[in-house]
Amino acid sequence: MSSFYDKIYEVVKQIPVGRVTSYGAIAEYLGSKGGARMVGWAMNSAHNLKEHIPAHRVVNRNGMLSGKHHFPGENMMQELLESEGIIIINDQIQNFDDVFWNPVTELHHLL
DNA sequence: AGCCTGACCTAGG
DNA sequence: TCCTAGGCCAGGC
Repeated sequence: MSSFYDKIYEVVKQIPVGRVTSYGAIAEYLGSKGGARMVGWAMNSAHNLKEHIPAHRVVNRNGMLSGKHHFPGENMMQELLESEGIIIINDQIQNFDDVFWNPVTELHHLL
């Protein structure tokens, strides 16, 4: 019920298909640079919601699928991303710079 | 109320 | 370049 989480979900839902962003970028956009860990925590609670949150489009700053282990199955997160055209090798997004979506520059006038 | 933890990030050695 | 430590904030026990 915390507005912080709601904002996180709002941002995550804005991520276009085939694009990804990072925990830190979302936290920075929300004004809590050190709150990157909270973004991951929010994702942990996200599956509890009825609403579909594309948590698979959120990775760490290095473009690595650090949260894949929290998805059902082995490569669920990777398969979801690959189905959107993202290239992943060894849990690492290859064209990360191309698909990276920065909420700070894309949503600067929203929320 | 206090302590531990976590899907992170940055800085210093 | 790899490894360690600290900060950050909310939730669970």
